[in-house]
Amino acid sequence: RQLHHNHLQQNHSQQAAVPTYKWMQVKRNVPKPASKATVELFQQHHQSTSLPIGPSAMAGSGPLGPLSSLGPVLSGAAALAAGAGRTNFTNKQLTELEKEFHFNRYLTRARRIEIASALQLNETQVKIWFQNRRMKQKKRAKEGLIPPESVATSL
Amino acid sequence: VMILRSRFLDARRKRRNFSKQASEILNEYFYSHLSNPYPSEEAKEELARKCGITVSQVSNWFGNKRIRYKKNIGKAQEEANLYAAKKAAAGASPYSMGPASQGTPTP
DNA sequence: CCGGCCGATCAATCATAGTT
DNA sequence: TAACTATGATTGATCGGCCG
Repeated sequence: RQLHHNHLQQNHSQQAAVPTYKWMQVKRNVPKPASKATVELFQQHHQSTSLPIGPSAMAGSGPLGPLSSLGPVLSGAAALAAGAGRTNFTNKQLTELEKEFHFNRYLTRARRIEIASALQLNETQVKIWFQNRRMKQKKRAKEGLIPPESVATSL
Repeated sequence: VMILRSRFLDARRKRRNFSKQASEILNEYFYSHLSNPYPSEEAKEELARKCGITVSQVSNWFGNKRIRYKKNIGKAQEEANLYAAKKAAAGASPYSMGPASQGTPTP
């Protein structure tokens, strides 16, 4: 990989009309489509069917509660390190993440670790998920006109 | 991952292609700024207004356009480029100017 | 100096609309 | 009507900048 700062700086193509600017050559690191075999193996190995994740312990009073399965802090990390480009989150994972997000839009380091372990994901993946989720909400708020995401939903 | 993905992960259903006119405006901007097809937030807002779509849609359009343009290079792109270039040159092109565009990357 | 967040973007993919 | 292609949207992850 290499650095890249866009703006005009093209190639020398005799073709009069298609210069090939820098932005056209930007390549990101998204190696493999993910080695599913590996992922699946990891998955089923620790697929503790029921996620013992309690929506955290209410506003940080009773920090960490149920979380049990703690070992694999890197099943996802392993997959990612192995060159897994885009991880395919399972609905279970998405559901739990969504649940947690509804609870807290931001994660504490501790909570992040809990979630990551419980869902067999990377701490980074969880972090990024929340980041993207926040951006998504913001975007929907701007357009869809559904800004605050009424937490209580007292309709 | 197989059959379970259409619960809340798909709001993209029922999309509508943009009007011919909107596509024309977007393409004109894109090709007249081929050196740097990254419209500013303000430009996106204006394009959105002219095209009758949202800013997000404008962003999506440029995102897709850039990626798909790269996926070819030397295909219909050349043709499309010429088409747009000629059109822009022909006149009535409010996007003739730009921050750092101009098809004259003189080194 | 380091890690998290933001804003924008990338890149792959999904699902549908439009063509053939 | 089926097969194929064009295209808008979604999303996990990256890039560069900013901040504590």
